Amino acid sequence: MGKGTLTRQAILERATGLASKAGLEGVTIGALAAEMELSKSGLFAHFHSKEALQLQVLEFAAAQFVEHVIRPALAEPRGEPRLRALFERWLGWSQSSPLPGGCLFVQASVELDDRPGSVRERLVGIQRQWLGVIATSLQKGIEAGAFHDGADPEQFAQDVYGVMLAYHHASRLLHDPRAETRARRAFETLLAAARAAH
Amino acid sequence: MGKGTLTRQAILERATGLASKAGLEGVTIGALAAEMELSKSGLFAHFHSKEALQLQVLEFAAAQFVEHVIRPALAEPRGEPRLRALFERWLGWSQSSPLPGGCLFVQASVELDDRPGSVRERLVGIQRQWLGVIATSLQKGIEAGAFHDGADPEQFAQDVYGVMLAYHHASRLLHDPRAETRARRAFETLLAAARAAH
DNA sequence: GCAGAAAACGAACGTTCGTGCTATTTTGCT
DNA sequence: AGCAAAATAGCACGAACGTTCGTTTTCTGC
Repeated sequence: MGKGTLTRQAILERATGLASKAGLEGVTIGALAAEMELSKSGLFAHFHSKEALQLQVLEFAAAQFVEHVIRPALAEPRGEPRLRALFERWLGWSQSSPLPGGCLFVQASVELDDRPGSVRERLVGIQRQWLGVIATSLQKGIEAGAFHDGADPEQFAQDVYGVMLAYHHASRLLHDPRAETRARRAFETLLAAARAAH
Repeated sequence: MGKGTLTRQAILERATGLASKAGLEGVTIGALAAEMELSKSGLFAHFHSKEALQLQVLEFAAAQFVEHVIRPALAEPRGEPRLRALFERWLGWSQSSPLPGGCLFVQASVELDDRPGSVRERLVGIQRQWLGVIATSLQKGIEAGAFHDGADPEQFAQDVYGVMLAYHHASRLLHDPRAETRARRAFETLLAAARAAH
């Protein structure tokens, strides 16, 4: 790996943290260059536009998410263990130190929800994939007999996302110390509702 | 009402819509002035800083929310009718035409969750109040015997907020046409879980 | 309808934004 | 060690940002 690729990777890592606090638009070339102790133009040369930088930040974060949340959780056995692993790792992700401002995707989702363009489109793709992973995980559990037939995977996915977003809101904005406990309880209730009668 | 107060009110109305799309930081003096067909300085004179403008936008939106969501819902009888009214009007609020970018408070919550200052503090107050209204409404329902004793008002409030946020995400970002139906179903499930065994 | 007050304007300020250039330095290879 | 290529720096640009100022227009009360 050449030096160029190396610096670019380091920039993206820093940019991801910055974006979690200030949003993708808040990842300003000047601020990022100052943090990296690089000149504005030197940093800018790595990407060729701000839009490209934003796209790469999104790509970087998505790869991290797959690495730290999805992949290890998919190693768990189907049914409740896998769903619990997804949820727990998701919680951990949004609290992880490289994301001082909370989950980058939450920030980006609100920021881009009515700002058309390639960045928004990529984010939509990522989010759809993630919701798909949740829904599929439930579906596989249904097929394995762990959850009852009436359980609706897409409803479940949206519901779990809601639990996460409410946690994010109560925790990051309101600083409510009970937010995490409530999030876990809400998730357990969702699981229980899907559980097959034995 | 003097002319000054009148224009300021008109500005705040427009600013609220703008903020729902671009966030409170995105309510730029220049853009707002252009929309109002006013000079930058003429508009600026009404408020004396951008921070004051943001605070007044928040105040204006909160008053609207009380007027269109909370007050009419509290006129409904305690128990399920009141909670349903709160939820339905909340849904309507985030789709209402003066908020082309969705719920202003959702946007502001994510934007300000790690930006200290008076604007953030005011938002926290507003959000706590709103969660309090939801929790209290369930509590009154418990006391009236409509919900069972084990129901946790604060858990319920966070859960309902989650339903709303997930709806916002699925609807505004993903343009999922089933988002609203799922939100209603999720809310009904929450209600059912709290309902007293007859 | 006139005087005084209130409201709106136009121009300018210092910064910061993203983005081009053209040097200069640093790297990697032979 | 030397040389081409890659990486970084320096500087400038036009635009937009919030804010200030002095002037001009528009209201309002007598």
